[in-house]
Amino acid sequence: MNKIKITFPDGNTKEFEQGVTGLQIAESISKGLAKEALAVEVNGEIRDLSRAITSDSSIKILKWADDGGKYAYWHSSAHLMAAATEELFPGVKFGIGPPVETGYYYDLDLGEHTLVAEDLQKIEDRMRELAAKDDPYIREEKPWEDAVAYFKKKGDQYKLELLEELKGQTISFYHSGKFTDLCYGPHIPSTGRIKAIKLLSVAGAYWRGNEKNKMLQRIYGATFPTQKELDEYLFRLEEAKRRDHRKLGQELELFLLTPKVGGGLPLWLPKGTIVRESLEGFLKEEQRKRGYKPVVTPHIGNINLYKTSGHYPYYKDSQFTPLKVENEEYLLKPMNCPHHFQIYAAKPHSYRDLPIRLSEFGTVYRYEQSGELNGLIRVRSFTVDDSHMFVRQDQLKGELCDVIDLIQLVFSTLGFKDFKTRLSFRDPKNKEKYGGEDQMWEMSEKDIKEAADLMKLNYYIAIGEAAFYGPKIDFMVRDALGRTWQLGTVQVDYVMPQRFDLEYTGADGQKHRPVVIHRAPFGSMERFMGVLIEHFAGEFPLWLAPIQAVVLPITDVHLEYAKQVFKEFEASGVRVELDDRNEKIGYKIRDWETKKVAYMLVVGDKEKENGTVAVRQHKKGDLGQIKKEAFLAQVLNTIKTKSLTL
RNA sequence: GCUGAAGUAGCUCAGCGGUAGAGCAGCGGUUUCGUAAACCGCAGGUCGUGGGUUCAAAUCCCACCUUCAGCUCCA
Repeated sequence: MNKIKITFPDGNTKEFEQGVTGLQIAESISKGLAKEALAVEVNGEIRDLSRAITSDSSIKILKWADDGGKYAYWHSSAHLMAAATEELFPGVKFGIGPPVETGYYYDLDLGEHTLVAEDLQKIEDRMRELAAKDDPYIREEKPWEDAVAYFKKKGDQYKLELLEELKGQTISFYHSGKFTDLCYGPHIPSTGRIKAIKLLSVAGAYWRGNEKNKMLQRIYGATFPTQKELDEYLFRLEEAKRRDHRKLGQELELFLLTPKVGGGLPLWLPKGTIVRESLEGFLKEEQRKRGYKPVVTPHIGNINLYKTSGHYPYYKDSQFTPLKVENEEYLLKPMNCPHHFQIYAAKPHSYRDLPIRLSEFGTVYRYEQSGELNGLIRVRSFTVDDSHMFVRQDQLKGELCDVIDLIQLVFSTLGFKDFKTRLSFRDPKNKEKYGGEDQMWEMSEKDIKEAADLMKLNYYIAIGEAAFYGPKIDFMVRDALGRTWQLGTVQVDYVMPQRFDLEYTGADGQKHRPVVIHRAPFGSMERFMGVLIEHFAGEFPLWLAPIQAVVLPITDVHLEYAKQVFKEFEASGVRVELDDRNEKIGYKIRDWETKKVAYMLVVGDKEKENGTVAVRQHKKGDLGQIKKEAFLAQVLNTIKTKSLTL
């Protein structure tokens, strides 16, 4: 028997018989490891522990703690769920059933039957029974024709459709108990590893993600090796709901969404407006320092603007119906750029004037499908912290870097660390979706990539995510429920300057075309606020907090001193309130604590006598007496420095 | 837009064929109090909208609207 060399993650190597399995290797290391092992990574590919390794390889035994281990675990869980479903609903047809970030799903065609909560419970119970049997997951390879014959007999058109794309290849199947599925794998050793099971939800999902196809029923599930981990996961889900910006927005009176105004048309309440305007003020000041020129433009514009820009033909479906006025048609503006281009085009420009950076918090209107609306995160009316920068080709990269720097400043000021940077390029296979010449695209994608490298962005490239007029750098963040959203964006545009015939006169006396950078650090004030509320769980840093401090007199006797403290803070620009209600101090504290107010200044006899305030900090409690002037100075400093901590 | 679930007082929710309920919030009074809920009282609802079944509908049926989850879409 030949020997092969196995290299472990720590660099150590060891010889094994050719055909050794991952499980045997794990067993040779320790019993504990073999018991915990779920799959094995062989030269970067995740495989079943039971598959033979036939040549020299680098391997890593995957446990629950490894992403690859979870992947296999949830993949196998999807099979377990399918197995349980097939026993309860004979004749069910299966779409796809992959693992996802936390858990797995399977798409099912149950014919006329619609799954209800009781069905999920039954499936879940059956999954537990099947898991208890501890059936091994067994891989089997078949010729393509045999695979087709199998599913023809079973009458599963979905699997047959999938097989069409694998024509001529050897097809792998996995068996567990009585259940058999077409599957690449890999899988964990046996169903018994799946200990804690919870089916979360059922929802519709189009077959192959195409809305023209039949809608299947998708069951989402979670499984874990221990009940404790499942409980923790479910607890985290509940916690996330507490952070939900829609809930906090209502509780903290930040904004209002009412069908009386319309879906996706948020109303900003006084407290929410303070937060929003604080963000705007911050960015306006940074932009002023960087040579941006503020402009203001109307909310509608002649439709010809958008025909020129190309928005109208490309995005007709996501715009509100045009308004007819005196034989002209107007559009609620879906973007600010055409307006800004008119400002640029209104007078001739010299190469010396460039770059010109026009900026506006411009509100735009987009028709989003009703099912897409989501709190502040997906709306029909939103304000873009927009800027259009008209630059010479030789200035482009430098400007891109400056913009990235500004976005990084915005994100770091707010403590956003968990974001991803995406370079959104066009899909060369789908050119009709985009405007402009190939050469422009190649140039701008190169510029974007070089700027991203220069600024040391940790990015990934997404093909097909570009705007129709150019590639983008998008800054992606997650909401409380783990969904990813695009916030800030930087876009390079060679297309629209051409469409609008924008020019400047160069040093050579000739006309030249500027390049436009579209950029928005927040992206949309609405979406950003939504994410921000969840990011801080409603506990804003002091500079953003709608109420920064509240003065709480113990009794009426202390009201006069309380007023004095209140007025001193107010005069210094602190957003302070005075709670002169006839209530016990405990009641007031509870009340303001639930409103997540940072500082409560309790004043009674002692404070009045000493010229102090008894500071109570949100979630932390009594900090004791502090001289009122000293505390005011501290508060002002915390605000001024935009500190993330109190 | 599609599939499913849900809409009862400002908020959280109970009631699920027999004249609309609670707690909190609000208002009036009593209480003047030291770090997360004092006490008494008052007021508040075309039970999402419209239609139907029934002697009788918040409750059963149908349609629509809105919200939520997922899908699709997202300049």
